[in-house]
Amino acid sequence: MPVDKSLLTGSTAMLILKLLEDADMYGYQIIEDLNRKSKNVFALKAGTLYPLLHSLEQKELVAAYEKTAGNARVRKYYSITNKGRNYLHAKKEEWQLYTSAVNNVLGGATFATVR
Amino acid sequence: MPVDKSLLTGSTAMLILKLLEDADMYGYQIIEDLNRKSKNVFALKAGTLYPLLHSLEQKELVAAYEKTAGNARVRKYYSITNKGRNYLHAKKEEWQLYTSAVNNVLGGATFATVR
DNA sequence: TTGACATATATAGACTATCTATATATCCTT
DNA sequence: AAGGATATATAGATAGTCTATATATGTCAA
Repeated sequence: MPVDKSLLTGSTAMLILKLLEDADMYGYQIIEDLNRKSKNVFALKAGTLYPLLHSLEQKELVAAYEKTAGNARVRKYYSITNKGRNYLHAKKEEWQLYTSAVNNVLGGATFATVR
Repeated sequence: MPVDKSLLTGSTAMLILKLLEDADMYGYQIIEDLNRKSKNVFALKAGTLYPLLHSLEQKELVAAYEKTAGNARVRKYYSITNKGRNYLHAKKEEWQLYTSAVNNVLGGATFATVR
């Protein structure tokens, strides 16, 4: 079965959900954390993240709430929902399927085929 | 350094160039070979491939020639250029960088950071 | 206290890769 | 003769990300 076509370009949502699986986070924090953890391989832009968070919220994969920490300004925190967890696990499987297929082609080896 | 943003969605060109690195092929053959080698993980569509081959040709990453094999109809074969080989090798490095970064986030581990 | 910069969220418009749909033509098999 | 696989091609739609811009707050140094 072919993977979702949007996987290639759609891995950003998966990464965000993964971060939220470990802890609730606000937008700006996600950008920094992702940049840091990937040594800037992911240079996620604010203009990419915020609309994406909104769409994840609409799909009920995440839920938002506002919170003020200490004397800082109000931040919008996101938490992953059960629906989001299920989605994340499905996407992780797709990701593994996809990357192993790519590596297979790149490595020059072919899958063992049953005739 | 961030990888080319189009990597996520742009791995198709890399896969095609990899196939052409091993042997000259014509379009339809590429579709079948890619489907077969990936067990249909890549369900590359004709409407995706042909425009892509044209753009690769324009960028001089591949070169095209016509050939008739046996009593078959004329087919348009593509061969990789030196420029294409260089591009392929660069893309493979980006691919490895990108996937290891994704796996790192998914695995929950962080990169060792030097301060 | 003023200015500069980092923090924090948001939207509009553009770009690009892929998809679907459609078109055309040839070859092979029944 | 007809149908299906082979083979190439283009137009239009969709979707994810980017750039650019906007706004506002907190912090720090001059």
